[in-house]
Amino acid sequence: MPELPEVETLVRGLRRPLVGRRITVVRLGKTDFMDDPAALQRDVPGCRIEEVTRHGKFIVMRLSPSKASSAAAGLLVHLGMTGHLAVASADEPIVNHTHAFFALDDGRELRYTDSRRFGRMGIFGEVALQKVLAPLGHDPLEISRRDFALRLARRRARIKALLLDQRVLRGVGNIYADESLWRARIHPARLAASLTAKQVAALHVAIGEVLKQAIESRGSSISNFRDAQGQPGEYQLRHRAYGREGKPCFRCRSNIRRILVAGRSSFFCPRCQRTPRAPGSAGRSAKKKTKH
DNA sequence: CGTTGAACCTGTTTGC
DNA sequence: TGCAAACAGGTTCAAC
Repeated sequence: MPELPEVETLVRGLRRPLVGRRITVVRLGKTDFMDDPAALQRDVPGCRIEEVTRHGKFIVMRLSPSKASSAAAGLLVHLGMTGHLAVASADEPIVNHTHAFFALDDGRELRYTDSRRFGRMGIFGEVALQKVLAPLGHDPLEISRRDFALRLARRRARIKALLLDQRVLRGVGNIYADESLWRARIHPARLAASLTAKQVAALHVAIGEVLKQAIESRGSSISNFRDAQGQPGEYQLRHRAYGREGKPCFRCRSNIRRILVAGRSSFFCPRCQRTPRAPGSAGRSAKKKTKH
């Protein structure tokens, strides 16, 4: 569920109940997806939550040190595929697969739920925090057209693979990659270096618009994404490509198709998003580079 | 550099 | 109806 718009929606909803609160007790369930569960239990109690922000698909909770010696700087949470955070009264029933409880000084508690445990959670000092976040690429909502073009220039990977690569752009996942490519009328398997300047510009605009609209709709709820208040998002109602295999394209009525690109289901319109040259065919047609 | 497939773990949907 | 296979919004790693 969680790509940039879903994480942003969750973060916005968590700020009010969390910022300024002090964490009093940490209780953990299964910990095999956590970086250092012992440190979490040891260093987090006593800290106050100063800030809740999003960095790509990561949620960063800045903590004030509980003691002078504490190196705790930030609680990092990645939702993986099925992670979720919610603030609940301590007496609310505990939903299945809840693996972390952070009791707050107002009697409520922050709970982390994740059935598949593909998520990630850990308490990090400043240096360790940067080590995790620094490799990530630009925020897709802030990158300039020029920088975007530079990130794609001369890359021979498929455009979809690059959009999903968090070192290139941070926050785009499978849904929004497909939606953006549909908008820009670019086939997911096109090699990035083969895109025209016009196409790169169109894709840059498409990504920004799709993500902004998705945030306005409070994300996509395909099966189970919920915001901090437990409400589903509505952007799934506006999907134009993702999940629409066999259904008519909103522009040309051709049937949306599904193929595998970069190992992921990729939905596109075979008419609006033209198939690239078969791998190896065109570039090699002028073969015989015997002469130079 | 790039691609592919598998792995991590559980739940849900699809197909026979 | 029942059971097995396929599939799922993410990331990482080995092998080629």
